[in-house]
Amino acid sequence: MKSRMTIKDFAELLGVSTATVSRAFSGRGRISEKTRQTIVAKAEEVGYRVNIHARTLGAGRSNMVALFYPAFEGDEPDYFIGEIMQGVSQTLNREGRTLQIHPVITKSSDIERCRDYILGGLYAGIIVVAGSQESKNLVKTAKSNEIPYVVIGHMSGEHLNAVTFDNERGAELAGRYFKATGRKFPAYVSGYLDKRKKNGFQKGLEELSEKLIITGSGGSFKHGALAYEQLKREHPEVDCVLCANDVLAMGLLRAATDDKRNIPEELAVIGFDDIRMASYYNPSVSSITLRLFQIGEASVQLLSRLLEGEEVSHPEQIKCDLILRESS
Amino acid sequence: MKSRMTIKDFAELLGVSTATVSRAFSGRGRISEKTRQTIVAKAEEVGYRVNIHARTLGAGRSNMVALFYPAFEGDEPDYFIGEIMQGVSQTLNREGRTLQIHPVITKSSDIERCRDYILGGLYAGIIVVAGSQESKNLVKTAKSNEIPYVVIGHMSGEHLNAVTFDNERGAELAGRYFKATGRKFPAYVSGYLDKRKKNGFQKGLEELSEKLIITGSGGSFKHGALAYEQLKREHPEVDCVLCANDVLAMGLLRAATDDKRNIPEELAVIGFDDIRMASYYNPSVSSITLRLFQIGEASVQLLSRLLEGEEVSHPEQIKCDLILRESS
DNA sequence: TTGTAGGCGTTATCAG
DNA sequence: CTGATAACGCCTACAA
Repeated sequence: MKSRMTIKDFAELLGVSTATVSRAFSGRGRISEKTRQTIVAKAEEVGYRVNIHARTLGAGRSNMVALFYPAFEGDEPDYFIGEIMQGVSQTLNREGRTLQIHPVITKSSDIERCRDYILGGLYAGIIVVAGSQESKNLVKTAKSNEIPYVVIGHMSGEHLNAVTFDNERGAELAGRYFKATGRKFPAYVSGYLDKRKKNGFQKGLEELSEKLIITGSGGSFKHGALAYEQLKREHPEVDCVLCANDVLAMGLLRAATDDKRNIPEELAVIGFDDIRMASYYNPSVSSITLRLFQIGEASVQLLSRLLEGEEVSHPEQIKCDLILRESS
Repeated sequence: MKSRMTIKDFAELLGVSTATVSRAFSGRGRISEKTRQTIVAKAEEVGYRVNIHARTLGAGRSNMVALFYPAFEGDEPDYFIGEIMQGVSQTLNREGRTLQIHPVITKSSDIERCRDYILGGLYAGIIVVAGSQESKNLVKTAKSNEIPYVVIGHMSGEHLNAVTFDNERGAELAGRYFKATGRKFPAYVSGYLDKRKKNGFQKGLEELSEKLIITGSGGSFKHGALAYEQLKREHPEVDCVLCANDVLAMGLLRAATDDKRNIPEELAVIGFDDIRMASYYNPSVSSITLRLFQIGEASVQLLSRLLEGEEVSHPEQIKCDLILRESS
């Protein structure tokens, strides 16, 4: 990188002090509108820019925010995170802050690096998506060092500064719907561990839950197709399925339609998360909407309040709803 | 944030100089393995971490990398970028380099801030996805300030440090395939402006291109469905379609299957990009694969070479291929 | 191998 | 409203 002009050079060039230049850009301290404009204009002309690292060091505060999320193995794109990220990113931009995304792979080397950054003062605050031991550790790190943080999802002990969604109730809606529409033999295809969904589903199914079949061993499209094959083989009577996520539901639907099953007459399927693709799929996938974009948005807003020193007394609950489409 | 221990406090605590502590963490300068281990262990114990901003300022070099990409209006998730980002992210992690992803939306309102960051010395280097005037401006900024950069895609004047894919040839493959399989009435559904695809398609179609219908006004699922309706109304003879991206193809396919059209007998459809969902869709979508993940990977590797001062003499070309699936 | 001390580019305090 | 100047926390010649 070409060595750039510093505040000192620039101030000399203008014949003012560095303090004045600083005021012109920081928006802090008193400065006459006229000199400010002169300075800004001249900066534009000669190409002076404030050095971010020096500014952060001098001011003692950063304006970057990081998003940490658990990444699973495999090359399947993470649609869930992708849509949350969109909400986070757009909201942050609106607020004039800068986002850094950190997928936290489940390797200890990665998490140490994340810690280095968090504790190294890189961020004003962090947003952590719950779901792994690593997420939990990151939050613990933030908390014990009094770094503002927001949790997305459920994490034990994090009841306040969190953006949550009621998975359990969402799944319950699915159960109730299956029961109300006269289904008799329900199944649940789990993704990665999440007891809440299963519990809610059982609650909604009421007495039907006695016959609930539980299967599943992963969260991908392929796992969905496998689940269909297994159900067909071992429990052909199953007539309705709740899947732990939408991609899983698509995989299952795909296998079922290939098998000439009538959807939803013979088999009703509901997914989870309501990613955008759920509405595009063929058949379109009924789903429990988590309003992922809104979750991202809310987490940034919550963090902003924290950053401004506000006390937050209760979590932000995003409402779950059952969106009915062709698959059920 | 709790005010944290500085190198000075920590050095005093250990009874060594700050220089020694610095050496223990930076990996630069000579230091006995024994004292290094002692220092690292003690740091772990008392919770000392290097301040990132101070380090960067002192060392005069950053180790962050930013990924800039053009964002279009609307809340449609960007699958194209999402998959590239995955490649970028995983490669950065794998390299064990302390690099970070920094997705920034490049709308003109945001572009000044991007500039502030780039010129503010925040990054060691940047990766810019081509596709908008803003991307071009960002690259110009980087270039004129000698900041290492890599371009993903085609950008006029950027022939060297770029990771490119041959859109034109990819589209040509689609054209050739349609011709070879006896199609007679081709159509092209464009997304956002990209002449290269259309040109390649025409080349592959040979004499069929005289009858080529061109339509399209956007890149979303909805636009794909609209395109189908329009084609049906105005050019019912069309029997094969190339879409500028996969989501567009899905929208078109969805409208066509709802309309009881036999796919691919009556209408063959090929998409572009080969996002993961293309293989999941029903029917699965034939597509020109750009190997998005690999593009992300390659861009990081190229940037790494640049950062190490290596001269790069030619762009990294990622091969396009036609992946045949059910839709054609 | 380790210590000393000046410098990195801003911000913020305190006078003027 | 503006100017001097001491932090900010770390890196790195240069010395020892």
